[in-house]
Amino acid sequence: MNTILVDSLLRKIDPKEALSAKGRAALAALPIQVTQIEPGQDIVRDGERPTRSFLVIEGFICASKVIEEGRRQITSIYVPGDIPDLQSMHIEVMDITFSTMTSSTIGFMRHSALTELCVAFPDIAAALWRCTLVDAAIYRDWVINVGQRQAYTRMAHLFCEIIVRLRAIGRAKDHSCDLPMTQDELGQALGLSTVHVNRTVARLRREGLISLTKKRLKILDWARLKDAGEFDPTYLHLRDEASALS
Amino acid sequence: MNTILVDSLLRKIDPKEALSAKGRAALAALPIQVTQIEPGQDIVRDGERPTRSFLVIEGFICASKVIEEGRRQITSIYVPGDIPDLQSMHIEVMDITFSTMTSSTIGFMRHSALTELCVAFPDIAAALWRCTLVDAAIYRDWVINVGQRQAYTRMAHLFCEIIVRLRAIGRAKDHSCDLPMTQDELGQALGLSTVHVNRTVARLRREGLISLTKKRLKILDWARLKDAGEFDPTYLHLRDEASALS
DNA sequence: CGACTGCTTGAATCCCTTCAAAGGAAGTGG
DNA sequence: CCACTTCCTTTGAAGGGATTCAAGCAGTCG
Repeated sequence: MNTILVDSLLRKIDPKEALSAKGRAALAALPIQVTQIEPGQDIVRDGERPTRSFLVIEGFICASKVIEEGRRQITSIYVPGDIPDLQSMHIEVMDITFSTMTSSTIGFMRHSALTELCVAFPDIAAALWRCTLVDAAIYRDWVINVGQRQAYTRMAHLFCEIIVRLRAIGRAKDHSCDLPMTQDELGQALGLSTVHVNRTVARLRREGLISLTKKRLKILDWARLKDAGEFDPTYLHLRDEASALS
Repeated sequence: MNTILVDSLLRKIDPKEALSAKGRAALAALPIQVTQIEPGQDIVRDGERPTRSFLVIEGFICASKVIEEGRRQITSIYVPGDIPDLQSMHIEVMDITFSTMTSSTIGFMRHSALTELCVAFPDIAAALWRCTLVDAAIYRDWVINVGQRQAYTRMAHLFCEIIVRLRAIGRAKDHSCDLPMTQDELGQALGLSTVHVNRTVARLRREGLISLTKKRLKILDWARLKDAGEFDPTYLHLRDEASALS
């Protein structure tokens, strides 16, 4: 049951620094409280002081923050295998809210248990640390995306990131994947108005780069999309290039 | 000599989880290769695979990435006491470039030495990990800043962050601090054109919120600047509120 | 004192937002 | 099974914040 944690960590770290057998066993034995959460619910809120972190077992999660009256920025998206708020292990107060975008299965892990694991197994600590560093790299990339690129490029870039990350966890086939976001949410992630999201999606469709219907994203021309989005997957720090699209 | 590392770590972590005496001694004994670097030089470049991380002893450092032909986004700024590329301990390839903004004193630390420290002293590992998590929180905030706010608010927010962070390390007096960035660089950090940076600085000056001359930032009306920048310092996760401005 | 770099200002243009409204898809209840 | 609601998508039009182009100005350095 618990192998998803082991698997997702292994998938994320380099083979050469793979976990020891003992560490792997300890990880698998970690108590996880599995919960089903409805779409659109907050898992942990800005300002709270959680005593647990959570693993995404199923579903799409986003981190966001509300700015004065209504405006909201989504700072990142998490998919199965991710541990979005590992930061709360070491940072007391949440500065962001994690919410479900779809019906999700979440596994809560007590900080105390995680800390014990990290003390006993430095390689587990390193693996978890690495996860948070990759998250940080993704944040940085979002700063660049939102700060420098125009709507068309920006959106293409986001779509590239999503398909590559989903492919890395085996959730994309035939260049298509789930994308359970409304255009409003896309706008919140991209720093664009809903109206402009609509027009930009329309343009990507019209130019034959993607199709996007019923929360399903299909890449019709990967080479051109990658080009349009100025996408270089380095920042995702994926373990193997096998997950890279051709 | 080496106490700056100990001091800056202690300043950044909670007193309650303060380092053990042994850990502190080990930290102080860590070999650091101190180097002086000219302004505008790259310290580590996008694509490289460094074997050392570095501590900022003196000067201003920025992380940035160049997008197609000329356009550049600065994703964050680092000041004395920061360890900007701790990420390279666990992530092989750099996805960003670190450069000096001023003449700087940098202390290089070998990854191998740092890793040994982390294995031997889990509390040091935790402290360093925490540093990277705070960095990530700052990145997130920049996503929000660049994604949601308009130029005026965005710039006010950045100035708030800078003065608070500098105050936290004792480098701001009388509500004023160094700000060794050209308007061009401010634009690269804020995702704005130089021209618009100029107009926006002018407006902040005109309205009596700040003065900015000769690379020196002075806050003339903290309450209004904070307000204008929608600034809430939570995300900086500073240890004590003593460093907060009144 | 030129050359350079950074700051300032004006004017035209454009990308994107806001406002407004209509069309579609999905679910609920009578 | 069809009205009815609700949420999401789509399209039009007007306005604004920011960019780009361009040029003048100021401080600095060899």
